[in-house]
Amino acid sequence: MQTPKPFQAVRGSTTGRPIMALLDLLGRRWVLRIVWELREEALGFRELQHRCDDMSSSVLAQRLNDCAATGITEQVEGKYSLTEEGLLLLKALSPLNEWAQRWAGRETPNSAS
Amino acid sequence: MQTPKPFQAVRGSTTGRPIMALLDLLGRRWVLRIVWELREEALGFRELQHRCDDMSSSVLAQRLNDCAATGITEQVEGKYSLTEEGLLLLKALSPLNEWAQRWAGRETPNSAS
DNA sequence: CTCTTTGCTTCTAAATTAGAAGCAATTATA
DNA sequence: TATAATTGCTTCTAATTTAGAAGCAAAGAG
Repeated sequence: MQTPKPFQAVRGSTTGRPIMALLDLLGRRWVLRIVWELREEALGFRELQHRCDDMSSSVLAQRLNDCAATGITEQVEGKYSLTEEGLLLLKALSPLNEWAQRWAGRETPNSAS
Repeated sequence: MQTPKPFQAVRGSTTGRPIMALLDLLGRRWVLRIVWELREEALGFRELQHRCDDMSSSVLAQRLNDCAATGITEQVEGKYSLTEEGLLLLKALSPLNEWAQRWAGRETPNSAS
């Protein structure tokens, strides 16, 4: 599977608009989660895999390639971490967390029987 | 495929943290795109499909179910549109668009031969 | 009334993701 | 220093998702 890049056609869009490339990348399973799990500290492969509920190692390897190719993660002393770019993406993602909290607030955990 | 909800286990996470449910939902192909395409106006099924580069109708139907079940889209007079909740999600997503622009700015469209 | 268009559903093929297994290269541990 | 983990992947196969074609009932247009 090809890694999406701005100004190129991506899965589901031939226009090359950067947002489309991003939507393609983020729409791949685990990408959002990986960025999220790297939010506080750099992690090794196996540790990262663990934090992502033991996701499949084959897919993790692929996703780390995608993320590296698009410049949002990098390896520092063997560990995976967010790049400057990746940190900015994380920041751009933070309103999502707030949204999720509010969204969750619509009903309490055990409101339904 | 089950629709993710806060306070429930979702694909890839058993903790029930709302953000996980959201990451699961948004990590499904086309969900981000659908929200994006509904940003300005309500659209009918076939029109929406068109805006999403003629994505598969079977998948569109599934995704619209997911989105409706989580309360981010609804049907108004036959057309699909974002709910209040969905509009807030869209707003939460907007930093992503800015990020994508910047990200794209790293290299100009035809900088590579 | 016909003729389109629309909103899906169903079915099969293609692509993606999951999961087990394994292995070479570190990194403990004894 | 010899031995036993642990780590960072890769490869292979099975399961799940997504794609795409086909079609059909209902609504709208002419």
